Amino acid sequence: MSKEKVSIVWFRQDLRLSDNPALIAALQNGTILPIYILDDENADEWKMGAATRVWLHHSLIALRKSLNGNLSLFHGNAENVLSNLIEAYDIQGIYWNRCYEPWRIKRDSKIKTILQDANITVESFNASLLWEPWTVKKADGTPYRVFSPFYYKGCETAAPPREPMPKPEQIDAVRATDSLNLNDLTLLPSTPRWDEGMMDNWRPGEVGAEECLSKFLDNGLAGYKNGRNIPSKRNVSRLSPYLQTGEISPNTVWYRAKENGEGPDLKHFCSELGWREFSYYLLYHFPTLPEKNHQPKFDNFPWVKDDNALDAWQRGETGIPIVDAGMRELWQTGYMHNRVRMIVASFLIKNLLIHWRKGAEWFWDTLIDADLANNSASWQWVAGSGADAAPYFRIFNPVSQAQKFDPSGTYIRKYVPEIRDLPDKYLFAPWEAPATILAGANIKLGNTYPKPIADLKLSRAAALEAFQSLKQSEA
DNA sequence: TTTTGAGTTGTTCGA
DNA sequence: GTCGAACAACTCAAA
Repeated sequence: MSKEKVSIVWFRQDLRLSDNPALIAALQNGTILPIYILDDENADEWKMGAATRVWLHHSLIALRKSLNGNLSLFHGNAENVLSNLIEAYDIQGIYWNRCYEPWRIKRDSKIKTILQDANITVESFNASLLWEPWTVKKADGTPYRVFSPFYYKGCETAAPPREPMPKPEQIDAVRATDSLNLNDLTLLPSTPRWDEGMMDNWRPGEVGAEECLSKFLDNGLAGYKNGRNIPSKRNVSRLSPYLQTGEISPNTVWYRAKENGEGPDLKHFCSELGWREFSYYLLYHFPTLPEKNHQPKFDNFPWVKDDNALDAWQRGETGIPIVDAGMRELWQTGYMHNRVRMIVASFLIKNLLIHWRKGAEWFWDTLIDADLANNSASWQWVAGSGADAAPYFRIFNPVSQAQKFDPSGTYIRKYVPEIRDLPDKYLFAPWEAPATILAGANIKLGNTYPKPIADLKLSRAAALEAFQSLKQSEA
């Protein structure tokens, strides 16, 4: 019996049928064998986090459904999985869209070489970036280190992004007989089932991504520039988990936004997509970004090791309401509003003086939109160790940030209900409230709600001093 | 070639 | 109460 002729479409971070160049290329050969491989063997220390796995579980259900059940699942070393499939089928070609994490680039390059040496057609495509990192360079040929020239000169004025491709009208697909069942991938937690309820406000998958985009274009984009800073408003797109899994392409988002928006709101939103590009660009050109300080002088920074403080930060028990609200939103929903991400990160790094990697690792495990490029670049940006980084003296005051961006306390009261009866005047800094006010709101500081674990004024001064020491150690 | 000015997201202090 | 200055050092590109 002759082997069945198929082309493999290897889905990775492109879990969609629309605007999928690898899928379209494979379909030109006829029948396809769509596969997903959970490859924890090649992944380095940044193997997929727990919350992202939950999202992926639901994404794979959606993708499988859109392929009429014809999605084959595997767990293990991708190299071995592919070589087994090559044994079992008459392979017309293997097609995938590129990934950019260092370990995936390394793995994919190796696999590509092996396949080509075996005379198997293998093609890769760009499906998750508006501009390929290696195409954007300064005049002298070296990579940009500052966002504005990167985006406005290197990207925006250089070449328009590829326009989205349509969803294929017909897909002739088969499923491998040795495919695992979804539950075999054990992407969901066992006990406790902390994922239950987490997905209530999300609909993973391509259809959910489209819904999310439409909702944003209809309700969020107008007023985005200012509204995006207010965590109780819904001006942010909330597309990050969909972009991370590739359930929607940045190209689709880019062009749909251009069709539906205008002025400063549109410009600002597109530049946020530009920041995502910049993160990937940095990770590509500086692959140690997740581990090492982009600016080596930070290697001498006097970080503090304080597991109790780190633990309080993770649990949302720091006694600083806006910080606790953000950390609890993260824990409960797997998501945190961008403005609040900056506030909690600044607090960890600049008030507690805890290494940015501790924060990056926690976000990696708990965010449903965990993305190595965005996570690494953004944490280093807040720390000041990154490219185009925040000036060292830009230390957020979590009280004034909350007053400015959550003025009515809606967000804080939602996630820190034990202090919700405090009047606005004291909501942002309960430790300053008179005893009678605290009693009236049924709060016992240090009991029903923690006393602040850091003195904001003193810790700010300590941080400035620590940064000062960098300058001296340099000399 | 050298100079110059600007650079995602801030805060504090003193006039 | 408002406002400007100060808080590094470095990157980038236009002048």
